[in-house]
Amino acid sequence: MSYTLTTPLYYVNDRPHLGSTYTTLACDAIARFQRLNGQAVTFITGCDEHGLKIMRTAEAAGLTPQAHCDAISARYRDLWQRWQISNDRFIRTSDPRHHQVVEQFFARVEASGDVVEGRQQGWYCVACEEFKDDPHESDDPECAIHRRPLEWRDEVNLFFRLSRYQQQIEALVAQEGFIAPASRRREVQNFVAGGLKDFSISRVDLPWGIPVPGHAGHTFYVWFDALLGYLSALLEPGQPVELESLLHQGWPAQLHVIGKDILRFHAVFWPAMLLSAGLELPRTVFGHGFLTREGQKMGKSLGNVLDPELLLERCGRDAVRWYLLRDIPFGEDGDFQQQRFSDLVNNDLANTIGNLLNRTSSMARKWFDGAVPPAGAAAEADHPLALAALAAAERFQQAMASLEFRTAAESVLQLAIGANGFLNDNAPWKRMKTPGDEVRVGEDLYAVLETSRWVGLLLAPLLPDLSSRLLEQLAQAPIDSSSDPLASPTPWQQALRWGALRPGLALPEPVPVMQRLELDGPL
RNA sequence: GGCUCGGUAGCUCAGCUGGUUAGAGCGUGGGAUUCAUAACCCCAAGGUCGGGAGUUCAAGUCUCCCCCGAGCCA
Repeated sequence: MSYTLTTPLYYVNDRPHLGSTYTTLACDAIARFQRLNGQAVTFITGCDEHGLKIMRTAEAAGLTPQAHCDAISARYRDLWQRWQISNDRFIRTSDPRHHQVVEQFFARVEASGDVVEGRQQGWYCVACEEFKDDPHESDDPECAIHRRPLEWRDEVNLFFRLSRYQQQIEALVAQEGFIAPASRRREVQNFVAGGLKDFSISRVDLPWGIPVPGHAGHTFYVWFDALLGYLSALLEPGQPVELESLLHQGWPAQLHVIGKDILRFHAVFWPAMLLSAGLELPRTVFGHGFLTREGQKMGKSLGNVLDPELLLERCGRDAVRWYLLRDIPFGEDGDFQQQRFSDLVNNDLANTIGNLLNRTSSMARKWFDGAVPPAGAAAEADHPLALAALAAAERFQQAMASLEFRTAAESVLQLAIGANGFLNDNAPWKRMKTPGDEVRVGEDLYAVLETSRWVGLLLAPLLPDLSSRLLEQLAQAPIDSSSDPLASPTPWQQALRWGALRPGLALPEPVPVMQRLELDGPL
């Protein structure tokens, strides 16, 4: 089984921001989840590096475009490493092999008769890298999005005959599950129903781009080239570039995760291009929402941009991942609120989950020779916590499979809350004072330790670090998701068996697995 | 201006095809407890469900209009 998923290829106009970090973290959780369940995952991310905007940004910085792209893409790569993103590929559209892919792809599209010459006149926004086909006459029109002056262009470009795919795209877009979340579908459907128009796929006099074979002076339009990065990324290092072979190594993608603003490119233009080239279509395009900060849009002009590097340094991977995945319904817009961020991290992770293990491990060590107590009746599958754990795991699996991180996170949290309640109800610290109750105390502690193990296991895709630390405190090896993907059940699935925690196992000295977040001053 | 999505307790959100006193978590207040990371557990207050009109025996849940936010297209 093969599961390919992608983040967008981030435009290297500027350093990474929180939005791209959010997308990438979400994809990482999906990738890890799929691997744990035995899928051979190819998790793709990378950078989109061509276009006039990049050229000008580089110029302004006194760099060659290539030098600029090298610098920015290195920052992305480095940042993802520090976040421990488990991407399998990092593709740059300036990669020479990507050029070959684009050429081959274009040849196929051309052979299908889908490339025509056309004259394009109009106002162009460099920031959007798009013609604004607004007919209104104005002396100095500006882009509504970027509020920058538009530039007048009059050029002969190559066009992709999108209009030929009207019916196929209509059918595709109407398909259940192709566009997710479903609430985003109608917008695209209406757009398609309005009639698809051919779009230009080349620019003239734009040296920073991939030359169009057979059309001197033309380079490919950034979007045409960028989307193809998803294909280039699948090439093995050293493998000859041959599109056909990609069909056996990961294409079609199961999932493109993108921000809601670029849904159209992925759900309409991209599939049509693939149809033209005779390649299979991705299964799902998921458009997630945007992040605001304390109710306000983040932006340079407001000076309220949350820097992912700073966030990582000051708060750590687990905290940020938890907050973003646990509190924001994936797909909806979300608001980053610092108070809420630290409240949730401290409550959920430090107090509820971390402290649960800490208090239980302390008791077990104190009263049972520093080891996991005998399981006794707690090993039974109908123990209340066994049932709770199983239910949580089922909910978790289902939620993750449908990209509902919030529900998934909640199911784990509920399990930990239940175990805390169980401890309070049974009060082993009281029972321990009653002679003859030691056996019962051992069973209760075993049940909670075992529940903690499940919590650690379930957390693996969402919070890999915390997961390892939890398991370590239980003398368990961290979950290895890179092992044989074909094993069935996978090590993870095997570990999710009630009673697998071995009594008598020496417990390490308890250390808080999750530090409370004490943020003095705004981030 | 057009299209789409959203506007439910201080905050983040659940509320399926309309039907008893609108739910959860966080935050706040109180209680209990001591195994534990001033942690855990229990209880409580808090909402005329953006506004208005309509359909209906009955609307947060359907229809229309308006206001606010977000995205796309102009």
